[in-house]
Amino acid sequence: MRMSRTFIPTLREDPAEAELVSHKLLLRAGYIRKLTAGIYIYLPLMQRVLAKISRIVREEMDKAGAFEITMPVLHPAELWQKTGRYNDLGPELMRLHDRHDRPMVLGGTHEEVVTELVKGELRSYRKLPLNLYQIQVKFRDEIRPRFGLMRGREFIMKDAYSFDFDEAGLDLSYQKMVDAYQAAFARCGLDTVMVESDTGAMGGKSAHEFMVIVDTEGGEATILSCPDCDYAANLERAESLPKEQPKSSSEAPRPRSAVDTPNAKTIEEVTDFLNVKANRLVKTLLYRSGDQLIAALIRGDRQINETKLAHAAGGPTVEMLDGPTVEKLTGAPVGFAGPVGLGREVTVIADEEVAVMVNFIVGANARDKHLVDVNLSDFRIDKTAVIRGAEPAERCPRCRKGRLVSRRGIEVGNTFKLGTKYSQALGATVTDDAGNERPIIMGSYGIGITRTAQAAVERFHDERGIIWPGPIAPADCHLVCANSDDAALARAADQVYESLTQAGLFVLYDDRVERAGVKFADADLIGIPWRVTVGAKGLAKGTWEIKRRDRDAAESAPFDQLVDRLKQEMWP
RNA sequence: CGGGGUGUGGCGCAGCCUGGUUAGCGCACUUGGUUUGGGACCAAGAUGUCGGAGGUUCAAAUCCUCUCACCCCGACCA
Repeated sequence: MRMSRTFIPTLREDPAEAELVSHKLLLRAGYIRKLTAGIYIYLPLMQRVLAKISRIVREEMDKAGAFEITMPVLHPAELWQKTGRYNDLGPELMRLHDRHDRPMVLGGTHEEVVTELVKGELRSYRKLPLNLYQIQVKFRDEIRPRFGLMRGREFIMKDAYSFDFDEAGLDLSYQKMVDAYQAAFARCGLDTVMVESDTGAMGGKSAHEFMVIVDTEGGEATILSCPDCDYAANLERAESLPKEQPKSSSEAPRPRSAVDTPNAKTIEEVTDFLNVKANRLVKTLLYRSGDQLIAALIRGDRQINETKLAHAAGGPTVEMLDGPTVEKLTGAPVGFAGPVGLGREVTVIADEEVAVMVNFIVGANARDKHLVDVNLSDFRIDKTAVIRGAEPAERCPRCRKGRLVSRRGIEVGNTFKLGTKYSQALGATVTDDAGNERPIIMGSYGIGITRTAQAAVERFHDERGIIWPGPIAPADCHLVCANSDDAALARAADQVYESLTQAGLFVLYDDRVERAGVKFADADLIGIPWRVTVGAKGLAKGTWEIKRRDRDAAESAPFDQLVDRLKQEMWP
């Protein structure tokens, strides 16, 4: 690939539109260009990176016994109406109409289509298990696209769907995908952490995410993991053992009384005013889940986890009530809500920590008043659950020893045990050995191909540019002719290009008439793991220079040994 | 959708507050020359519906109204 001929528009300055390092670098190094918000063109270098990632993923999927197909991007809306997701997903699902005014959608994922396909063709349990996958463009009309390929509206994803007869089969299929994922990411040169995650809008009962750990702004999600065992979960899902039990649990209950707390609305204001610690308070947070009203009780020093609360409430999501609604419900401005005296129309869900507290402080449901020495007998709790968020340094819920540590990561893959949500809705059943119709048990498994590429850049770069892991780099070697205006040197470089190519390397050859400094700067920016420099001094001495992108030192190799040396370094 | 911000040559920006007649700078680009291992130098040159529409005014990149696009924060999410 001669740089003088191909299309690698590098930029000297950071584009104004980019915030993240990886986004800036992909633009600056000439990998991508934006067409419109959240939609990108992949330029020749990017195309090669994506092809390499896709190839690795494809090989691992094939090895795991999955079969590649290609499904349409445009789907009839009817299919999505049947599973209920046409309504559940909201405007993120891109809706449009064809010329006959028939409602259509752009596929953001393909559970509906693949289930519809299998429904017509799989009649017997004998045909199971089956796993079908594709590498395809997906479209999600994100509320707010950002970070380049990280949260684009159009992106490339590998999505696989497993079909099993029973739970045991699903477990097996799931494990195969997990193994394939770990192999695929490892082959891409990326360390990933597999974390437990929430199933969200996908439905289903169990899910994991594969995260690339980064220490930059690009870490979109926080994960908590245990250094002593293999427990890891994203923040939404993570659980923990509490750091300490509230001391109040050993006290004798006292009768409650009201105190004035003028303008003390926040936990901090109340603790300052009453001169107590936050863990003696109980926060009352008011939510709505569907048409159900919820009061969530949580210790003052804790954070609520809305995902857990939603699970406890039995709804898909919860939404905090706005100020006026809170006022109507409690008779007091926001900041003075409490559980005592709340009506039956409100479901009271208490965190398990609250359920052991004694003589605590709550809002009085009256302006500028709190109640002290409140006890569980003073009000009604409809349900007790873990609804607080786990925090770093708390103990691991699995091994009960390790202290959880917090890290940030980029999600590059996910796996869901879907169960029968889609097969039931679409009537995808097989006949069992007794002749009964049973819904197929499904799993779904995604890898963001474009996102993986950007995650690699976010993970591997320095101040000069990208440092690709070898297996997904757009080329094996970057050949720089230090002075392409020098005919003798240019001829020598052409020969090196020939012999490297002959040896089976894919070479990006900088044969442009540019100054050496420009070429080196572009080489660092583009980030190919190996650089070979053909220069005048070397020509005189009979050596060419070899340099790794991730190291400062360069070394020289005699002409006739160059190819072997490189091959040996690259594939030892 | 709420809050904030930006649209001026391919890219990055200044000019706008305080309207004024040829709209400027750096980079990139073209031509010629010198230079040639870490983003060269000299000379000459090309490139603008100042996001769009309407309005105010003798006069609008600049003021007003509407509109579109993009970016950042939030809700959402792979």
